Amino acid sequence: MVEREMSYTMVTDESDDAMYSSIYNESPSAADNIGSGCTSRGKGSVLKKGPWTSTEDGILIDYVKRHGEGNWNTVQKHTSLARCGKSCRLRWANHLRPNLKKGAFSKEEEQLIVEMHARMGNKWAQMAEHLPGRTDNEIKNYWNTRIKRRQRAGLPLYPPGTHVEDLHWSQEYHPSTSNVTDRRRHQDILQLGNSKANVLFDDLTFANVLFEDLNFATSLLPVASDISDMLGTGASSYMSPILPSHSNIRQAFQSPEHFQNAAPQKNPRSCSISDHPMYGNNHRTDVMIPESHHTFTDGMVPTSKPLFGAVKLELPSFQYSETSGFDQWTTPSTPQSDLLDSVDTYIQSPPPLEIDEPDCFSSCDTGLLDMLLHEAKIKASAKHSFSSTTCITNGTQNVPRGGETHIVTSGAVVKTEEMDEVWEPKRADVIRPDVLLESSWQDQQSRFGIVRDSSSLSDALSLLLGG
DNA sequence: AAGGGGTGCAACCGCTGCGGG
DNA sequence: TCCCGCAGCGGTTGCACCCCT
Repeated sequence: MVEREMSYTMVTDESDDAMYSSIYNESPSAADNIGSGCTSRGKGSVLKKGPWTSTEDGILIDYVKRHGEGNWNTVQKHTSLARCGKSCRLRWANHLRPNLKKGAFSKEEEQLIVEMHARMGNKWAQMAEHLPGRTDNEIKNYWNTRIKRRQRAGLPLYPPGTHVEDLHWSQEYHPSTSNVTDRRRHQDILQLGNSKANVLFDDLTFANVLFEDLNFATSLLPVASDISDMLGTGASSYMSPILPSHSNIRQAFQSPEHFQNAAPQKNPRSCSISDHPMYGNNHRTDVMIPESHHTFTDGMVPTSKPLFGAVKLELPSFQYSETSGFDQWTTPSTPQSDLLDSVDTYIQSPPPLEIDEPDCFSSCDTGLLDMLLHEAKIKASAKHSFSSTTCITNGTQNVPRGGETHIVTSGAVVKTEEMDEVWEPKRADVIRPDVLLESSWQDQQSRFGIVRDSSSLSDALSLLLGG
């Protein structure tokens, strides 16, 4: 112990000796935290690990004032701070840099995090860019805590009615409802065969997966496998972001059969991002995260993979990037607005036919926890009224529907083979992504044109809607 | 009051990408 | 082209605090 502390004092700095002389005496745990994480350089000192002391903070702040950020490995050289560059950078970024916002996340921040996570997955650093004063570490911790909470509560990862601004399906494939030509163009695109689709989507890696080969069953296996993994592990939330929202789906969810015991209220699952103070009104998005489904109750999230629906896309040049998109959200009247608005006209999802009630955010207004509690209540009451029939086979999700098997791949429903099994629409089917997609698309005049068997789709839809 | 479990946060670790030599 | 160092990112861990029994 003493030797270790002595080794610290051997680290000298021509300008900061006086200031630093007390560092290591100040930290009783320092000696216990001498570690191997960062390799020491230069002065033969042993790098310290563990909690930072105020004196160390002062040293680092002073260093940054003098030399600016960056060159973190030189901190150890220019000061007596026995911390590796990594540690310094982290300490500065997470605790010392100016304008850091401390304390609990606000409701707006919470909501934004949810939306962003639905959109981009575990891209904490990117999220942090859109939350001024917040660090990626903070956001990550918050999210992990939230996951645990929701897991315990048996709730899906995303609150009910979360509207995601521009998940790739809505962003890339949803035409503007106000532009029939564009709509048709999207339909044409999605109905295209292999070659044209490749040309049109050649910048979209995910679309490439979808259309690179019309032998979907083969080319989409990895994707489908992911889906089945998600479903198999109950990771419903992973599916959620890919789902185009539609009022019909919402209505189906809220049929008395499903929520007969739920407390009466207006569309309790509708939370629109457009209501978010940080979003512009132009950014109503209609990608709804379906609320909890008991077949996908758990909020388990593979840690290292982004959400399926948040697959990072290589956006075409005419589209704004993720960053710019969020800039747009947070600063709706930026100079880019005009451009972005015009882009929106092309890429934004159609506005909901059923407008969210003004108080749709009411449940959100009380914070996420309240939302979760509310959702748990509803879920508890509705849980017994439906059953699961999800069929997962060999890495692909084969959805028996009207005697056909459809491989569901993030929105593309591909008929592959005949099946004898008769599909009965149960609740679990209703909330299945494929069904949701189909119902949504069909209702919107097949504008997306992916589903190829419209007759069976109609049947399913009519059953779905109780027809 | 004590202890055991849960929770949240800070920090570390390992990997990856990038740029310079 | 390869290697090396650096910065950054995301996942994981450790620990202090809190709450409940």
